Parts: sequence; C-alpha cells; structure tokens
Amino acid sequence: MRIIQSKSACNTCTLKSLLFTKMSNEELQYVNGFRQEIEFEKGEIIIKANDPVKEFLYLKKGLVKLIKTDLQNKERIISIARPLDFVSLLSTFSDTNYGYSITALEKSVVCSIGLESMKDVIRKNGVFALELMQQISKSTNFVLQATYEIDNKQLRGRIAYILLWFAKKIYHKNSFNLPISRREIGELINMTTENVIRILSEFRKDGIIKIDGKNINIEKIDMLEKISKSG
Amino acid sequence: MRIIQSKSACNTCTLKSLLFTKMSNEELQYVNGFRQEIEFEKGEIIIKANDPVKEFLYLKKGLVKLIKTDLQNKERIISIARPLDFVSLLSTFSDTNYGYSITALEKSVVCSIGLESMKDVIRKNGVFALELMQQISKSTNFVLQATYEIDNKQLRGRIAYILLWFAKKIYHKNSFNLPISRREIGELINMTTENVIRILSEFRKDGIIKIDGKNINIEKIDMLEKISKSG
DNA sequence: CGCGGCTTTGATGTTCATCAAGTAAAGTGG
DNA sequence: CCACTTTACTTGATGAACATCAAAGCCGCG
Repeated sequence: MRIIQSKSACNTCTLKSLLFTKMSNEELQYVNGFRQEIEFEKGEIIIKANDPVKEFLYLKKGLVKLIKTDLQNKERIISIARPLDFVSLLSTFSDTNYGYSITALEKSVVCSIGLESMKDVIRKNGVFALELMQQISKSTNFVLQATYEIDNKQLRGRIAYILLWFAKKIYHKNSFNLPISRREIGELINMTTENVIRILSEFRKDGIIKIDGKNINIEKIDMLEKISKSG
Repeated sequence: MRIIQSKSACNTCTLKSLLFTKMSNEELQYVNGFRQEIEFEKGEIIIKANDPVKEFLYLKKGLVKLIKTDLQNKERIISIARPLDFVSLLSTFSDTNYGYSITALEKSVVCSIGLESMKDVIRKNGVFALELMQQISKSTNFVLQATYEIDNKQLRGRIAYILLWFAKKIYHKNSFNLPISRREIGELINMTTENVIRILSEFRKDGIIKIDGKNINIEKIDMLEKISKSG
C-alpha cells in the first residue's frame, strides 16, 4: 500500500464523467481536498470487514474483490469490481462499519474521499444525491440479481455463467487470464474448489474451452451460453 | 384493489416519523398532492415485474412479499415487508421497470407517491436525499445479508432461521399464524415444499415447535437458535 | 359434489460436498 | 540458488444432503 502524490485533481480527472458530472467545480475542488489516491499491490487488503466507514471509495485502476466471511469462517465473494465501480457503495451510506472486506486482485489504485465531505456535498446538492442513489441501486441490484441467478443454477451452469461474465464484462474477449484462483472461483459462485476444477476439465474435454493454467480460451461460446441458461 | 378516499395527509400522517422527518411541511404537502392510498386484498398483485416504475411505494398496513421469477419460471421470495418498509426501494431509483413483483399476503394498504414528485423533493432537499439513501442501503443490505446467511445453512438451519425471523421480526411473539403457505416458505428460503413440511414435522416430533395448520408455537426457542446458528 | 390447490409421508435417485492422495507451482529462508 | 514449506491444482472414491417422483388425504370453492 502506497499513497500516491497525485498531481491530478477531481475536476480534471478523466473518470469524473461517470458520476461527478452532477457536481459543480467548487464541489469537485472541495472533495478533492479530502481525497487520497492509494495504490495496492496484488493480494493487499484495502478494507477489512468491521472497519469503520470513513471514506467513499472508488476504483481508478485494477481489479478488486468484495468478500463476506460468515460465522463458520467460510468466505463468499460478493462481487468483483472494475475501475469506475464505486466499490464501497454497499456499506458507505448504511452502516457505520463495513460488512465485507475488499482485497486487490491485481495492482490497483483507489481514490478515497473523506466520507463527511461527500455527505456535505450530498446534503447541498440534491441532483448529485439523486444520481448517486441511482448508482447505489444499480450496484446492489446487480449483486442481488447475480446472486439469485447463480444459486439457481447447477454447477455446470455456474461455471459457464462465470466464464461468460469474465469474457463479456471484464475482458471483452474470449481469451483471458483468470484473475482469481480455482478456490476463489468457488467462493464467487458458491461451490467447492474440487468441483470448479472438475467441471473446467469437463469443459476442456468437451472442447468447449482450452485451459493453460490461468489462461482460458473459449472455443464454443454458444455451448457455454446454452449451459449457462439451462441451469 | 380499491383506492381509498383518504382524509389524512402526509404532514399529519403518524408514519411520516420514519423517513419524512427530513421533509419540510411544504414538501410534505407537495408530495401529498401526488399521493394515493390503495387497499389490496390478500393475494392481490400490487406490482408486476417489468411494470414501469412510476411511483414510490410504502406499506402503511398489512404484509406483502417481493418475488423474483427466473427464466425457468421458478419463483424466489426476495423479502417479506411490513408496514413502514419502503417496499419499492430496490427498483425505484435504479431501473425504469420493476425487477420483481409485489403481492399482498394479507389485506394491505399502500401509499403510492408519484415518482417524479419524489424526485423533485430529492433534487431540492439533499438532507432528505441522504436520509433516503441510507434507508435504501439498509434495505438492500438486509436482503443481501439474509440471502447469504440462508444459502449457507442446511435445510434444518433454514427452517429454524425463518421461524425465528417470523417470531422476532414480524410477530414479536412465539406463537403466530404463518402468513404464507409451505410452498412459499420454500420459495423464501430456497428449498422444496416437501422438505419444508418434512423438517417442520421433525421439529414437531422433537418437541421444538407445535403445529396446527398455519399456527406455529415455538416451544424451545433456544433449540431453534442453536439449529439456526450451527447451519 | 367434484376439482384443484395445499399438505403430508415414503421411496428413489442425483447432485454435490467431503475425504484422500498425489503432482505441480510458488514462496521463503539459509 | 537450492532445500524446504506452503499453497494451488488435479483426479478418484465415498457418502450425505437434498430434489424428485409417487400416492393419498384434506380443505375450500364454484
């Protein structure tokens, strides 16, 4: 973890386009004063569950995972977030403490804005608040939707679903390196490591995908679609 | 379904205390002009999935369920909502159409406020917006949290969990009438009707609960707690 | 009165987790 | 840089948890 001496500022940030268009220049400068850019190495913990929520976080570069740990210490990955995802949205405005942990899956840069300064802007700028609300709802909706979909599928359907998700939503191509281990895939789609491996092997034997370590090559995307849909 | 000619208004409503404390009197009167009170009989559909979101809904009286239907037409109950729950929160500000259906489990009265009038207030009143945001986050967090918890338990744990939930969160006593059928319990905690019945019978035989049709009487609440926790 | 939906119990089969055991890969410390 | 340890990956065998199928009684409703 390393705090970056950033020369950039919110109002000139190329990423502000997404959400912060509803903020005035003054407001952007204001929150910029409470902003830090922090770099995390692969594997580093960004937020620990139960930490107090003191910041509004968003991901500028990299890839992170959000994890919930249950009473039996079993981990479940809630979501994998890419740049521009507002990674702390699930807890930021509801709880005083985080309900999950956040870990970097690759070298990542996070913008951390002091929570109180964000709240100040929200209180004063209802248009921005509305925009942010829609963003929060969309994020949580996505997580809920995905969770239900996955849990209704059988194991083969889950693997198909997640491979398609990586191909379409994260990497935008049919060949990519998995950013997570087999075990983590299991935590993401609720199955054991052994079965993740078994079914990946099945898909390989059936000629649906090619595997070389973490590298995945989707050969028959229509088959995957079918398996994913049929459950 | 019947529109009630209500003599009451938002600013005198006893329920405004929860959320609408952050609205001014003028604002309350304003949204009141776009407000309808609607009564639904048990079993009536309040919102159908894919309906356009035109209103902000909250439950004044009764009990409702939120249902998601998947591609295989399998239903899953997302949540059961009591009065003061803002039943449409999950979709209201994120989608143009509802992602789930809402059905009355008993005779219910719903306040329906025109969405645009609500948005007007949000845009002008950031303090209210912040309050609403926290409410949205709490609702979705609860749903997510419950979903993960339930899915990590085995069947006996799920039944124990849901019985305790009804006793503690809905009826506030150890004897109550189930508002839903065995099949619906299955849809709520992700198991088949047969197994819901089977495990309820087991609990009965073990003297943990008494059952008479829809009436449930919890005899050994500590046992239920234990079963719920141990998974 | 009969029909469909809800409830119940038992029998059967499938899906999946668990256990075991071994190989490969990746850190770690001297 | 090499021995050592740990972590990731892989395959097979076993058993448990759960869904599915089947059959019958019950109740409310047209």
